[in-house]
Amino acid sequence: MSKPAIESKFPSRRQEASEQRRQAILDAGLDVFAEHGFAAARLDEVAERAGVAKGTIYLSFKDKEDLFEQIILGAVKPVLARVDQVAGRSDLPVDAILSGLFDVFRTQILETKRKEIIRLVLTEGGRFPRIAEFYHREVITKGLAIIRRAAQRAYERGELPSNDLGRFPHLVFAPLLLALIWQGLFANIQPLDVKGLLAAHRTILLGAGKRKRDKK
Amino acid sequence: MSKPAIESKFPSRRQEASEQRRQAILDAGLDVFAEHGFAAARLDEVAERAGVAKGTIYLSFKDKEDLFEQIILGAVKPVLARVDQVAGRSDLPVDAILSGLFDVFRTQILETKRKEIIRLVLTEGGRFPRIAEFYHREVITKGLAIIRRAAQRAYERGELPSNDLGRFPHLVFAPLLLALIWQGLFANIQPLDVKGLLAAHRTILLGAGKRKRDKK
Amino acid sequence: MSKPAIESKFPSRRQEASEQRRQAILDAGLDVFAEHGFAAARLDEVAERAGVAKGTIYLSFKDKEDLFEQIILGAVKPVLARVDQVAGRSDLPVDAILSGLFDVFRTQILETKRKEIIRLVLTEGGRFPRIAEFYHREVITKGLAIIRRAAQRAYERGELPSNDLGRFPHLVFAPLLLALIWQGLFANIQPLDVKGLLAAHRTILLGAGKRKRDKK
Amino acid sequence: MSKPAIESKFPSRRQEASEQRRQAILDAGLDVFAEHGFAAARLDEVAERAGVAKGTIYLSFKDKEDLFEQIILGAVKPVLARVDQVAGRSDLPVDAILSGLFDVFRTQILETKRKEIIRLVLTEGGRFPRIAEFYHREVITKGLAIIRRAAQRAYERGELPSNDLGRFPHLVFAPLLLALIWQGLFANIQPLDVKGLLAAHRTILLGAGKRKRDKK
DNA sequence: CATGAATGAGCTTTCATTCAT
DNA sequence: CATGAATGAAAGCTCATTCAT
Repeated sequence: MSKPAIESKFPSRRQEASEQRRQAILDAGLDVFAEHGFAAARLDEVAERAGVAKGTIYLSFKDKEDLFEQIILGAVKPVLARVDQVAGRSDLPVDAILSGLFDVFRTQILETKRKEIIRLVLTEGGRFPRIAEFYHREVITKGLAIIRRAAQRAYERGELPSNDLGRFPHLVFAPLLLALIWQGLFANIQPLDVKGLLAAHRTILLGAGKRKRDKK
Repeated sequence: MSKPAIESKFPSRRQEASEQRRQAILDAGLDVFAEHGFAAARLDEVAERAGVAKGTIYLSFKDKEDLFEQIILGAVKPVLARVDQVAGRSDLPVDAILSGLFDVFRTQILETKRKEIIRLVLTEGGRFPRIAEFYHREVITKGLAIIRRAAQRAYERGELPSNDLGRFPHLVFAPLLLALIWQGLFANIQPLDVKGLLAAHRTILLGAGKRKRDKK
Repeated sequence: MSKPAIESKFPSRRQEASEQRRQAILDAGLDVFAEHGFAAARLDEVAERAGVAKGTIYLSFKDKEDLFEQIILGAVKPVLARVDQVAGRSDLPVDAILSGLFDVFRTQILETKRKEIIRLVLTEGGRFPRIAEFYHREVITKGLAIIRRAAQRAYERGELPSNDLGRFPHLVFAPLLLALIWQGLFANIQPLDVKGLLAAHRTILLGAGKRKRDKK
Repeated sequence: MSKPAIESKFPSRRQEASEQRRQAILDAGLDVFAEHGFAAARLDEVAERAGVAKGTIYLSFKDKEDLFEQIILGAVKPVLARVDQVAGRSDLPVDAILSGLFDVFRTQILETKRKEIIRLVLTEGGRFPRIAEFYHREVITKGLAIIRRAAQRAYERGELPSNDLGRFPHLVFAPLLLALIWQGLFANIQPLDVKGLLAAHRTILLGAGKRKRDKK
């Protein structure tokens, strides 16, 4: 697996085609792994959906496990970019940060194929320490740090009633996780109003309920 | 044929042993399924850990899938009993209810083998509609209803700053779910202070931070 | 297997019951072996149909093969008796002998469960040399000898146009065999008029068509 | 996937080898099924005798049953061709037709591996309705029709003493069946003079015995 | 004796991986 | 490079046989 070291700026048509194949395999692989889980996924199906021969998979990936890890690890990069980007603008009010974060999560993850990546991390991560570690290091830690900083600043500014979020930024993400899992398990039985859920979550986090009650 | 004949109140030693074997298989099965997931779990290993022959499994269970479902569905019953029990005492203050709920979850689930059951529901439920449905109907719905009722009453009593929890009782459970998943994926990398997390969660839900804000 | 040597003239109720069990197993076994063939027959099914426990089979029979052989060999005895009986009256005219033989075959074998025995000899005999040998020695040889003697005498008396049947008494039985097999394979597709077939066969064997030819 | 693209008239070496493997499996399968019967035949043995790996069987055949049916059904085609060919020349005298038929049967079936096919139809056809139906439709019906027509014409020409064969052409085949079965069961105990048997059969069918007797 | 739960060898089938073309 | 036929280890499941009760 892994690509050749030397890469001319003008990749030959051959290299291009090869890279396209690799991508097709990664895409098809995500679908198949998401649908069946790691163990029950068949490389035959991956190859078929990618439009390549089964053997071709082994030109880019050492084995099934390698393919799986590449899919997960590779798919995280774009997410990272976005996370870092959000982190930079952490001088906004918490309310705006949360609002932005939740919107991004909803529209960019929950309503796209990307949610499968996270789902796979959740369902298979236990059996793939490398994936769990990578995910923790590159996504979780960074994400928590951003929230932590924002929460602390907000607390100091009086935007937040307590510093609980500074200590447990996890709490910000918990409902996102719940939404993701709910949609995976119970979407057909009882769909979840994710937007409403996250709005309520924001209200609660901000301790904003008081005003509403006072209105009464 | 057969000889139902006398079925004494005192099960024969034979029946007892048989029931013990069945239990051993269920126990071993939970371990193995939790460790490898449904597809990658080997019945050979289940049999070995249960101390029985492979064929013995098929005396009590139709096939691998049946064993899996029996493990999950069977394990839910005790949880249900507890849930129903808690439901009865919903006249307590929310604070107490939450406190009790979180303690039960932590000590009775998160710190026992039972957490594996839930983990399996999360990771395999997508591929086992029967399990997802059962779990939704018997656990999720009931659990949410209990919280919803309690939250509404609390809101009316002025114990809660808003009725967001009445509309989205899910939010109460989200951090529990997060804790469960965290422990499964990142326990070795960075343990989570679950007790602290849940305490903070409670504080936030109750809008208890307001005093601090009032200080200003 | 095999029964106890000492057998009081007044068998105890216990022995009686035991013998009944043995018979039930033999009967059920015939059904099951006829239905599925030796290899695909399950002793579980035999036990169930016989109304006994699986282990009980092993009290009377060494193993599956032994049970099978006992069924076949045992079932032949009554047939033998009848064959020997017919053999005695070989002074009848061929016509009568054939007529009797065919009727017996049709009513006593083809239209009863006994046909399954022969069918099993045909289908499994190749794999059970003991059965083939026994059957050849006790049934085939005797049957052929009877016909051979009768044919020869008939030929000498001028009842038969040639001594071909004396040399190949098999030819007398061939259509019986065909009928048996036909009914086993094609009964549902196109039933065979066995009676008509055997009547035509008799006519041909006796060279009885000649009159018609003479007419011309 | 797939690449039908260019399919030259000259099959690649690869395709050739593949077809050879398929044939080897069919051949080995016939041997093994003939030897043990369907249920007791082991695909391991088929693979070994065919000189391929076990999995290779599944490239050409869906499962054991499919392999079995392909062997039987496939082997019938050449026989059919021959049967149809004989049917065309039905203007020959019955004597010649019978003579030809019996010779073909003896040399092309009874003395070759082909006899195993028929044997398998007899022994397993009861459990494989598809095979029984196919065989009845493609072989039995056609074979009977040929004989029936020939017999009728012969009867009208005065070559046959009666029209019994026109009504029951089965009688022509019965001794062939008997010979086949005899060889399968008793060949080692008492070989059968098939040539003599069939000659005698022909004599009887033609009612030709008379002349012989008159000679005396 | 009779039972039937328990056993485990054995068989079919699948599928990740290899390699000749 | 790409292919996909071939491989064979591995896994689920069955069922003849045993043996404690």
